[in-house]
Amino acid sequence: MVTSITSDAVRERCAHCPGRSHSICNVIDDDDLPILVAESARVQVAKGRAFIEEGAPAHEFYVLTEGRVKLFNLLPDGRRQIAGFADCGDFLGLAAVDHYAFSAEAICDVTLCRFSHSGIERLTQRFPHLEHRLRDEASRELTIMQRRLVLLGRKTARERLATFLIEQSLPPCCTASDLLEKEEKPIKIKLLMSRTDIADYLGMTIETVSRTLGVFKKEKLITVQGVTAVTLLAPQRLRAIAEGNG
Amino acid sequence: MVTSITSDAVRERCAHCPGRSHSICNVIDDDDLPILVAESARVQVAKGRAFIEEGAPAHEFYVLTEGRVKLFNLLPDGRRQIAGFADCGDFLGLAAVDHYAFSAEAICDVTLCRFSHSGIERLTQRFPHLEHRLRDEASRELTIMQRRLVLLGRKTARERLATFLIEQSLPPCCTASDLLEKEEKPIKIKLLMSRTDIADYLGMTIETVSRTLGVFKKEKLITVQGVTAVTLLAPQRLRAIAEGNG
DNA sequence: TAAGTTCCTTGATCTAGATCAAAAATTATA
DNA sequence: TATAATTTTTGATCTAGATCAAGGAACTTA
Repeated sequence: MVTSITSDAVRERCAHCPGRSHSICNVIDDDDLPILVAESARVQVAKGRAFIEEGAPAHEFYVLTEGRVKLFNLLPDGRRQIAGFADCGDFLGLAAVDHYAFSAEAICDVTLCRFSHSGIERLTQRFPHLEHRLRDEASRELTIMQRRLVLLGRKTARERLATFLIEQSLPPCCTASDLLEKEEKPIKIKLLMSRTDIADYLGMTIETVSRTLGVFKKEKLITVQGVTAVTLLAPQRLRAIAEGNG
Repeated sequence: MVTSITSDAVRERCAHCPGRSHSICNVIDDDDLPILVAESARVQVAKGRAFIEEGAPAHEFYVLTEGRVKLFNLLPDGRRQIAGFADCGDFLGLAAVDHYAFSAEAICDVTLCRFSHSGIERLTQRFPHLEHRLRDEASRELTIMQRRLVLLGRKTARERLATFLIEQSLPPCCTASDLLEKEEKPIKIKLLMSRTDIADYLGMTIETVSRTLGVFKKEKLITVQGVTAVTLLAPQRLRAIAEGNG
């Protein structure tokens, strides 16, 4: 019985999907999930593998359901700019007209739901508010981009790294300084990417990243355990630096 | 007779609108324009006036119908990053979640069509493909943003300015290197913004902009008549520099 | 557990582009 | 048309961050 197979797929695919709640799928009722699943394919990508290639014809969208991905652009001589890191639930592929404007590579083993453009077309026909949700997603991304331009165009290394640390300390979806706590209680974060990735994200070199972290340590703004574990000792102070009041 | 008043408004507002053909309005049939007009208000903004304020609650969208606008962000100490220059037909306001992520200021006297979010809501309800058109607009903007990140994060002053000149030499809508002509015939362009604006757009200082133009002159890559008129003597060569093959 | 990789940090030096300063060109005003 | 204000160019100097070059840590793999 086809229906039961489909709902099995849904149970498997969506029921425990950690992205479900804040991905675009959150505008689809549970009852309608089979329709969504029918238009999507689960894809696994191994750590280090690219699955979107800048300049390639854009025929697909992706919802990241497990793992982490970096989005980037390359110059012919290898200079790299990382546009962002995608987390669980993030939607990939909007930055494309006919061709992808970026490449995407798995930072760790990754699971995705792949939707063809035509599939999404059918879905938006059926669920008009999905189209609105996609626009919303794009607006959210544009907002983030806007802040990144300021960071790359006008901020100092110190300000960039402070921005990055604060950004990493915020819960995934709340991109802005929504939850601005006044108190200076330490925040523990885990840096889930290499120094090279951080440097390419912030438009600087690994040496400057390392040195600036060193400065923050000396100023008792942070503490570093090993390489990836960082404790923000004075988040408000860091936030001030990030905004340019250093 | 109400209908006739409305169609008068349309005749006046849309019939000769230079933005009509490539703005979002191009998905609305001429016959339906009165509905569009009913949801919009014509706004005039004087040169130098800001009409969108970063951080202000976002309740409106704008279609630029006449003139030129700069979109920017400020840091508290006055450092400025210009995200882009909007031309006739451009749609403004997508980079906002609840609050605008940018400020917008008229470079010259400007005319806009203002739509409230709720008005657009009603229009997308009535014309579902308008919603798709808005997403498309957002995708286009995201594509541009992606390239800007590379420029600001990884390109040299020389590369930035070459990119800018090439960009300015392309017709308004064709953002990419769509029309890549192989021949090296000179292209005349007019820079419609001040050196300060160019600098803030490219993430550099006016002095570096000026000096780099000087270098290009010496290298016979360009010729400058007065301050605003520039002739690209070797567009292909400039394009190569822009891409990082300088 | 050791040896090889790879990644990160730290130090020394260099340089692209910023800053500071002033002259030249352009635009505005009277 | 002269003069003042503004904008742009050019020059001299400085510096934030890049580059070059070793050491150390931290993972791999055998």
